[in-house]
Amino acid sequence: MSLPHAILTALLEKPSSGLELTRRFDRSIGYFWSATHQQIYRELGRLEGDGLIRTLPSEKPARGRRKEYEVLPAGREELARWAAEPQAPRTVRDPLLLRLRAAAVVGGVGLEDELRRHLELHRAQLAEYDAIERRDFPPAPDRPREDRLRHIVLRAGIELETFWTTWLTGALDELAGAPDQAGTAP
Amino acid sequence: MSLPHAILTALLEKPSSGLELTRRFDRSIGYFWSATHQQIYRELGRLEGDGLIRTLPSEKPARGRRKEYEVLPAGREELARWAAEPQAPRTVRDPLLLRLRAAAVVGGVGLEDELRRHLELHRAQLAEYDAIERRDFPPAPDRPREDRLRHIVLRAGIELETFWTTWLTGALDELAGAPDQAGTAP
DNA sequence: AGATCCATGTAACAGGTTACATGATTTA
DNA sequence: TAAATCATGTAACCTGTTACATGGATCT
Repeated sequence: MSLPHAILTALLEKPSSGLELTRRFDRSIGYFWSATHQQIYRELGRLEGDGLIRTLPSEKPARGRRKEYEVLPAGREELARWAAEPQAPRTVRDPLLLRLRAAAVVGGVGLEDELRRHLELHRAQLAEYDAIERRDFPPAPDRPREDRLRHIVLRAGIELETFWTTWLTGALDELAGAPDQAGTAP
Repeated sequence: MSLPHAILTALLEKPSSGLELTRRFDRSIGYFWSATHQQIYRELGRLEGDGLIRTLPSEKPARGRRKEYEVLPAGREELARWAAEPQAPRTVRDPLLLRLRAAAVVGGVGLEDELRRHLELHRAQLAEYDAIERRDFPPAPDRPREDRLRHIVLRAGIELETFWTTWLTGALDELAGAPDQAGTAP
């Protein structure tokens, strides 16, 4: 149950229309919680129905007409409640790891190419995060707590991408010495 | 679409009943692809219907009776096809990161305790992985490719848990110098 | 008037979660 | 024989994905 809270966070940072939210979920927020416009519109409807957000009264609402939302006090309270609530860490569920394990059983042809492709993608993402860090968080003493929190989240992204690049590099090295023999399993 | 392939991999490693699979999804395979018994039984039914697996002919199948499954040639082919197929890297979707970002907006009370709790959980998981590595992959030259692949997957688990522990430690350090001021945002 | 965006939706489906139901086997 | 445990399932619901539909504004 995180999408509604992701939307509340985004709307508190800045009141927005559905399409603007969708764009923001392709960038900053989307770096750790992605969502499509269909999900977002569905959830905006629910949040409004639950009295956690409302549309800014501007023009008459109609199908093709822009609607801007803002968070109501009840929405802010719900977000604070959720953020403080104890939750279990997310269990890992990664198809790439599963595919490596499958390759150990059925023999992986073309697997190394796929690992190289992922390595390039993760390198590119890491470069993007590094640029954001240089731009938004230059070295400075005594930052306000909000900025520290945002920086900590960005650091998670940077360190995660660093993990992937070093791990993939190591995996390719390790496999370089072992020729593929497809279908050796019983 | 990974659960069926996780099950095919597990069944190729060792033919099993639904409950045995469930137990294995709480350990080894579950470390990177978790699933409940309800999901597993539903998927076993589909895989059998699609002719990718079959029940070992032993006793008459009935409601409370154990059924053991094995993979058919078509299932092995499907798994090999899927494992070789190019796929996009999994996008990050982590509630903890979202909660930190929310805390930057609504002020996080009790957040540090939650970070400490997660740190302990990740430390414990890391210790477990380290023990498995010592037991199953002691230093040795020239391992077969299958073993290398399995070791690479375990390394991913180890390095991921290492990332979480170092990142959480750093986050707690960083926050130690910034007192909480709930509700400072507009 | 038609093409092209901008913007908000609908519908159908697949996958994951939670709660509950039921039969078979072992053990106190 | 009752309880506990092993084992397989059903049902309802929620989230996420994919494909498609529709209205409004702008530009040529």
